[in-house]
Amino acid sequence: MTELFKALGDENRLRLLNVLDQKALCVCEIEVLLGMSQSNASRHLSKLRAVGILSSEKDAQWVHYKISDDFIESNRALYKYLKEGFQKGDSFINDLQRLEIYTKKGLNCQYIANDKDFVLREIDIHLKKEA
Amino acid sequence: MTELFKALGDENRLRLLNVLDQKALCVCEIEVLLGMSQSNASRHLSKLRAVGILSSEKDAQWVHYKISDDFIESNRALYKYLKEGFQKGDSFINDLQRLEIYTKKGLNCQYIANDKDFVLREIDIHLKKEA
DNA sequence: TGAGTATATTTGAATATACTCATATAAAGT
DNA sequence: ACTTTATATGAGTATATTCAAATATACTCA
Repeated sequence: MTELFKALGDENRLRLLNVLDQKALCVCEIEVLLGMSQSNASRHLSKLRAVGILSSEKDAQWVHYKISDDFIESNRALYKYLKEGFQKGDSFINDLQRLEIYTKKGLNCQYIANDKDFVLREIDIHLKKEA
Repeated sequence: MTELFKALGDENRLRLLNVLDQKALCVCEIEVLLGMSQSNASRHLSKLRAVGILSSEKDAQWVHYKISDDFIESNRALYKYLKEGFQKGDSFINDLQRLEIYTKKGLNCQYIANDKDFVLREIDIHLKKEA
């Protein structure tokens, strides 16, 4: 239990879980959505996987991370608590907004590979319109 | 949420919560029950209080700590998860056993003040009989 | 008030954590 | 085979956390 809580006691890792709770994502997508460096994102994902909160699947050169079914099943109350908490924090809501735009515009890993900055701009343009 | 998880990400603090979930205790009792140094117990209790998990009440020179009603109310799912977890870890079960002996033998702060080693011996004697 | 006691805080050393930069690995496309 | 790309990892640094020992504070009782 201690290790689980330790893994959850980090703002960035909670942000990761928040978006991964919506859908599985690969490292490059998280980089773009949460504005984290590649190595930082990778490390946090590793840590969450190491304690069993995430599982990952390799798809060609990409690695998709998602919340582990096993984790959800074995930690129902905690998972529920997390979901409740995600609805409250501003940064969580913000991140989900970015994810929603990313998804609705049909963006994906391929776009990020071709032109990461383009994807970032696409998201930001949409956000400014709403503001 | 991050701060809560950080506070929970420590074996000693979870042990504190486990016993405090049974009944409010003062620092000297925790010292004896969990075998922690006074300063260490005090610091962990402070931290848990700082994030709102514990509340404390001063009774003469003693300070009694307990799990905050407000915390339980505002974090039902998390609290449930904690209670479930406490039933699994060996060290948690052990600590509760010591608390039970302490309580059943009618020991209290006064006994600890008079002769801390006596209280420690009383608990250990009982544990050895059971083994 | 002064002595004694319960709890809190400070300090310093040891360890752990998060981050960045640079590089390694592994798979894909040419 | 060579290059590019996605992810992982090692090294180094800055910061945070833990603990024990010493000291400070707050209370009680004589």
